[in-house]
Amino acid sequence: MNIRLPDGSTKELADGATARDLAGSISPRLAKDALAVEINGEAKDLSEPLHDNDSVAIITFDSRKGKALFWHSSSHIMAQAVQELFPAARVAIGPAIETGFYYDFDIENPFSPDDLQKIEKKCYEIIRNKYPIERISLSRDEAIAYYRQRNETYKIELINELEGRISVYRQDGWQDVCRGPHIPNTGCVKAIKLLSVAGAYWRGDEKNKMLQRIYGISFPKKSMLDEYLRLVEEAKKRDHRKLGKELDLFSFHTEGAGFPFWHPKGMMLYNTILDYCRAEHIAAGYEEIKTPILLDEELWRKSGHWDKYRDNMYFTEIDEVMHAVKPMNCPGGLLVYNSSAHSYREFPIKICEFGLVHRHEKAGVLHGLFRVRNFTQDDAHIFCLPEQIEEQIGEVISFIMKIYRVFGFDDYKIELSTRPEQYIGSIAMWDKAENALRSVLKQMDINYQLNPGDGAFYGPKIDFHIKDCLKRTWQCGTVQLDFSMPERFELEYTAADGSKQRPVMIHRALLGSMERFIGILLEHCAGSLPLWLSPVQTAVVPVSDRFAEYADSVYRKIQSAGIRVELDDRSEKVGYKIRSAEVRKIPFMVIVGEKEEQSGTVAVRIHGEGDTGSMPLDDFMKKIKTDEADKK
RNA sequence: GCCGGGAUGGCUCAGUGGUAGAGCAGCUGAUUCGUAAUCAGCAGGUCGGCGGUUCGAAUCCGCCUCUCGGCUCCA
Repeated sequence: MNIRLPDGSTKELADGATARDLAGSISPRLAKDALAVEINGEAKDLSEPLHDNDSVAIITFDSRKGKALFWHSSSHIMAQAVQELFPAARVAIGPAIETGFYYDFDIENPFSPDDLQKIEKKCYEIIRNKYPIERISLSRDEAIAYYRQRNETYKIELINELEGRISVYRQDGWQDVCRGPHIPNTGCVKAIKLLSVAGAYWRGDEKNKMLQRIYGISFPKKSMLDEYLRLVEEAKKRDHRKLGKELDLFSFHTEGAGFPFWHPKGMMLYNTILDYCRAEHIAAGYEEIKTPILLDEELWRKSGHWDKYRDNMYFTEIDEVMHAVKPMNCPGGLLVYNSSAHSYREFPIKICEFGLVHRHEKAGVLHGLFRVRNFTQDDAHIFCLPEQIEEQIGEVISFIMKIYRVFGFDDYKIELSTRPEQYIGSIAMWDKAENALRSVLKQMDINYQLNPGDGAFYGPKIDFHIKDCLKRTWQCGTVQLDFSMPERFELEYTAADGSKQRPVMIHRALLGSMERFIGILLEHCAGSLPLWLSPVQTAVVPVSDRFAEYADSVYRKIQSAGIRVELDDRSEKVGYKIRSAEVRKIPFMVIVGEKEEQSGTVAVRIHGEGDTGSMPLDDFMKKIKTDEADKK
């Protein structure tokens, strides 16, 4: 028979040959690396017999599919190990995830780190024995009987949702319900590491029982595990919480969980970003406002926030009237709009506010600057005519992309979120709004992912998600269309014919939360901020105390040029002071000694690069000012 | 909020029932040095908080706070 390969060639094989035979006939290497196959687009086991004219692709660990099935098989190995060591543990589900796998168990006592080690050891035993992994097809009754006998209630629940015959995969007498395919034997896994234990609700539902989840990772080569663990270490070094402490940018305190304290250097960074954003907004035709943090609860009832989000809001009483701490800026912005009469000639009205909002996040979800209880949004509200919607949204999308580029973020994804279950306004309004957003994205030729039901309660939205170094994505920019707030707050304008009409409102943020954005930025650049954002841009380092006077004059000149500079006049060796500036990730150092003093120059050292030679002080300052203006 | 780990000087961490430790940072002195750590000395902690067990608790137990990893949530 003839088999078609992905490169377009064909391979002749004897009748009855399996996918494994095909891999072997191509190369011994492939025979070794093959994990499964794709036959006519369908993933199958290597033992699958082939038929004449089949299109076949061998799946190895190198592909996404290969990794997924490899990790899924690894989760089976781990589950077997767990059940051998803890026979009372019942198995739930154990899928592959983006990197690695997990398996959920229902067990009386949660696993300890010691247990994890024991389980890992058992995994290696299973791996060493190279047990073949076989697919077995059972009738539903057989499958249910098997699991009933073992009291595996979660499996029975899963089987009850499946149709037709049930396939199970068996290794060394242990089996699990699974569609497959799986690796041919447990020996394909050469390295496995169990990473952590965590509680997880059955089927992800808070109302269900909490199970014990073990996360793990595995590879077909030991060296790949070492490399993975090295990367994890690298990522830990980039953790913005660690960097925030090391660079003395911000801190958190018991006295206010989730409320960041900004230190002088952090504030410098914060304000540099804020100043830049403010200038860009003004240049883009926005006007800035500031609205109060505490407002009458009545306002929040009117806006609909109280109904939906009161559990996440803070309240306080003022003169016997309940007030809420603002969780969003829009109601304040609406009051400003309504403080005067508007004409259609004014549109679009673009009002921005760097608004400090407070949200009561649940205790367990706080996470450095990524998830805090108070933060500043680079918020804005655009009031416009219905026919200006698409143009305005397009403008905002371009604005967001421009700003991200300046901060060095090229990796982000865009999502369109539509009407959620809890919503305000009419379905007709929602349809209109969703169509407007779709149309803009199409016009701008933007790839996006659709998130049905994920919109804000007052309107659909387009979100920008930035990817950080741990490959987590964080929602930053957002553009939300809103026909509801204008209705609720009875916004009006006078149309050309003198009639009163209702404007459309667009809510939008570019960076989203300043705090979260700074966290992402820190991880992105591993703490080595570009010159224009660095809290300290230059350190002046005299070679010894003998040059203290010259160093001081250099320091003063640089400082009066408006460059953020520090003088390290400690009686230490140059090497010590250089190291000290390097670990603080200061982008430029100027080293001054006898030569420099005599020639009025400075020796310039660049962070991470080293000595770059001497130049006149004026040239150095000019370079810094140019780089800063270029946002380098 | 739920499950599990953790909390010891400014930072990183050692210390399993018997008088609180190290390195770094800080301070003092010496050194005056050419591109990632000079030497010596000093000072600094109610061992997260409260309660309990014990002759005796950083250590064992309970509750609380914060924190870490997840789950759920994230307008």
